Amino acid sequence: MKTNVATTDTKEQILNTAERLFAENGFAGTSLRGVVREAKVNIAAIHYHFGSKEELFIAVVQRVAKPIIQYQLQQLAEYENQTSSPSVESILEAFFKPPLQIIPQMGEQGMIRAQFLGRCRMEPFPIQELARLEFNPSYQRFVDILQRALPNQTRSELLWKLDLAIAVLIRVLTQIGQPDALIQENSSEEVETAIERLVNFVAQGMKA
Amino acid sequence: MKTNVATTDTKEQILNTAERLFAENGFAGTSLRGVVREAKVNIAAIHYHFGSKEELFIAVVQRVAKPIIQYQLQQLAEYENQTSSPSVESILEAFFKPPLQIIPQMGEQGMIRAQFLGRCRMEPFPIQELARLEFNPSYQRFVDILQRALPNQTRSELLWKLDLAIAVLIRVLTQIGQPDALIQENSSEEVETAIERLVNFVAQGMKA
DNA sequence: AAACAATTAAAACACTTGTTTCAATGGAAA
DNA sequence: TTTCCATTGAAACAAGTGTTTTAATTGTTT
Repeated sequence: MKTNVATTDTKEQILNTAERLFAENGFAGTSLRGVVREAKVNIAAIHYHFGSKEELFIAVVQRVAKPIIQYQLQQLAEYENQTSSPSVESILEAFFKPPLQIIPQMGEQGMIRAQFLGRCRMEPFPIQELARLEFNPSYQRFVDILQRALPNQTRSELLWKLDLAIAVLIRVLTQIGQPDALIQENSSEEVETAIERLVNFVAQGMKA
Repeated sequence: MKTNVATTDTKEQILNTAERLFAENGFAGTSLRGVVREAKVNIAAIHYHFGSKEELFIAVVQRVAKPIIQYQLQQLAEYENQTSSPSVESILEAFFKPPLQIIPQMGEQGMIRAQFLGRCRMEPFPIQELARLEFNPSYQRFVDILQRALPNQTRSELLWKLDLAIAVLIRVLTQIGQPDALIQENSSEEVETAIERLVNFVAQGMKA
């Protein structure tokens, strides 16, 4: 067997470039030849390592989702051990923190990841569904916790409210750096204050 | 000159089909050959009447935006004549009503229009920019009115808050009919109550 | 009826798309 | 050193892309 140094190099080059181009141009607007050109790999490498364009997209989604969901579930685990229900604000903070804090931690690549996260939700079917499946388990857990914090609201009420909360989060992510955006600069400090403002903005409507 | 009955027939057939396919598959995911196939017109008709794929998209955007903006500005005109500033709730209602009320008024085509409105905002650059330019004038006016209603908030604060309010509106539009969505059925009654809930949800965060 | 101009139809153009094929390459195992 | 196999490179495939061209068609006007 060949040493897999080159292998992971090629795979990661493809994943990095694909994440960026998918983020910028969407699934349909991204061509595999564009990916291999900028990743400096052969076109056959994509099908060898991933199988197809769609499977490449799934691989990118999974790589992006993994650390976020892991972080989210870890936050939740702390709450679920407590007998008293946490506040709506702290639940939302646990939900927003992971995707937002990852951005400044990744430096330059962070902006691309933020764009990609937003792009996932905006893809036409059936592409969008691939991402939804990945994030759904974590999503369901948060609905349950919210139900405990807001027992006088119906579940369907909570469902569309959390869905709108995610829409807000996604918008904040995709607008990073744009003029008049909530997050102007990709720094830890600004993201911290943004989380605070975001939680405050959404929590009001959540409780109403 | 040929009688323009057939002409407007062809143009409208193209616009209707393009609106639907753009809504379903996005700009990059929609092919002109798919449009002419379903519209039952010749491929040359698109370039004859519109010039290019991008100009066809712009034509659809303008047709969609026109009645919404007209309705929005009409709502605003009533407020601007008053000396006292209207409440945040009524401003948001004036903003949300036009795009939402159009949906049930259009019947079956309404769902498609809702999808298209959302798709516009989600398109990769530079396509998304074409839609933004169309809606921007109305948007600016609403920021001004909001500034009068909330004088103790900075303008940049209002800018990202209204931007997030639009993100919420867009999500509601694209989710119509989906399970757990705010609007389940495309009826005037349900849209009315949805507007109420939506205004309530956003107004809280807006004032906070 | 003839000339005109707007519209449509069919074909071609040049290029890109995702995918497959198959031979060349090069490090690991025998 | 030779065998082996994962990986890569280059080429080809069949289908689809937006756009242009040219001729036919159509109703209106002279």
